[in-house]
Amino acid sequence: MEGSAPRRTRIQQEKRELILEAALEVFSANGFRGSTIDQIAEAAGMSKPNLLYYFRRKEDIHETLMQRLLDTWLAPLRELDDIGDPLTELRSYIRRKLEMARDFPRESRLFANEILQGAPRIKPLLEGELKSLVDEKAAVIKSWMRAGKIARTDPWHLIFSIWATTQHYADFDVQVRAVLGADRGGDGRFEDAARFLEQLFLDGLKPKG
Amino acid sequence: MEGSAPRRTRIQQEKRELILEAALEVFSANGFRGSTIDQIAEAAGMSKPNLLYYFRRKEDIHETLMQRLLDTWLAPLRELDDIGDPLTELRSYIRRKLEMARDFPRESRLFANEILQGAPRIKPLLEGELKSLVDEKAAVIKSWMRAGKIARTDPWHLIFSIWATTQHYADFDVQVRAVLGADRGGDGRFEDAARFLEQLFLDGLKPKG
DNA sequence: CAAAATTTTGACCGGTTGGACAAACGTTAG
DNA sequence: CTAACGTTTGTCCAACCGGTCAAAATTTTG
Repeated sequence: MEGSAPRRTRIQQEKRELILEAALEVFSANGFRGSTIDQIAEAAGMSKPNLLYYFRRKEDIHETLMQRLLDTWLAPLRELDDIGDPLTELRSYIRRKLEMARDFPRESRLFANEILQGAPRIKPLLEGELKSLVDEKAAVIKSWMRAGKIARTDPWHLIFSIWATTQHYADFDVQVRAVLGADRGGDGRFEDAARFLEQLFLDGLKPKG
Repeated sequence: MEGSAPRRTRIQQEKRELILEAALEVFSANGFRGSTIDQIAEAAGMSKPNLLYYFRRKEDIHETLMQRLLDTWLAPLRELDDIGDPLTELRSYIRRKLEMARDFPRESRLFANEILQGAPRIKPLLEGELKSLVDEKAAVIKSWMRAGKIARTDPWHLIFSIWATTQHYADFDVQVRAVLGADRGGDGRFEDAARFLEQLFLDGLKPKG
């Protein structure tokens, strides 16, 4: 059983939010070990001891961030539903994930950083909550395949490929922009990506017979 | 003009290789700032000052690693050639990239780490050498499209999607294995991935009419 | 072998970092 | 007003980290 959430004053609520926002900025740019409490404190506009009054350890900030983000991050997958046309459902899942890469790149990078380093802090979550969710949705996708609504493939790897292609635009943003160059690397790149991914996932690369 | 490579004794050659191998292990697991010279020295079986005799600064090790790896890493793309059937060429490019994710996951993670943090050390390379190579190959792919050999899409985003889906199996390996579970997360996962990716890139998800 | 050159090591240093602590400051309720 | 409580800060510390240095050990060369 979890301990109940500690009572917090108004100031505590606000300052904790301020710190978490600053920490997201710093952690996502430098990784956990690459970030210092001083950097976070400065980004939050307060002194280091003051920050440590709200979060007693650096790890506590990271952990709190992580827990909150996981929910937001998996929301699009949770919404993937059995009602409605399968291809439409998948298309809008891809679109939503791409929008998240565009609108929440820091969150994406924070997770990428954590996973890259072996997910030392959230491995249990991956093996538990995440696996269950993916298994559940894989079952839904499988039923679509059995019904002949989409082509038969591996649902798990399908989900991986959606994650990979969409999050790429947040995690590898520097590379994407460098390769596209000044003219094509502007704001329009997400629309180009959306068009491309839709075509890829629906039709593949074979020329239309 | 570059300075010519310094003369090196046999011991220097060997020890430098030993250090680079150890550094690859440590850097890819912890990132640049998350790794210490002591860790690398221990992994290489020598003392810190001894290591610093061969590489005078931590950054020098990282830089040397990076330069060497970039060539290996881009080799499959360089091989993408105009001769031969376009769909076959693309299929074997995807297969080669996936093999690299399987056989050189540390190299993949080292790059991912660097890019994630904004590529502070290799941005010029991305904007120069990498962009040129991708532009060149994009032109090849475009000619295939004009010839009606593959469907018309954005060649740049096509390349991104191949990078993203294949490297995912190295960079997000922990997550992949956690989600697949003990039974399906074994060695066979790369063959499953290969099968899935081939189908995705060739045919997409629409059920066969 | 012996001198010269190379390699290895222990000790050390200055700067940084996560975190502790007590004192000072501000706020709120009686 | 004032006592209690919540907030903020300056100061300090021990551990860590990148890197230096001189001396010792080893290898190479004549």
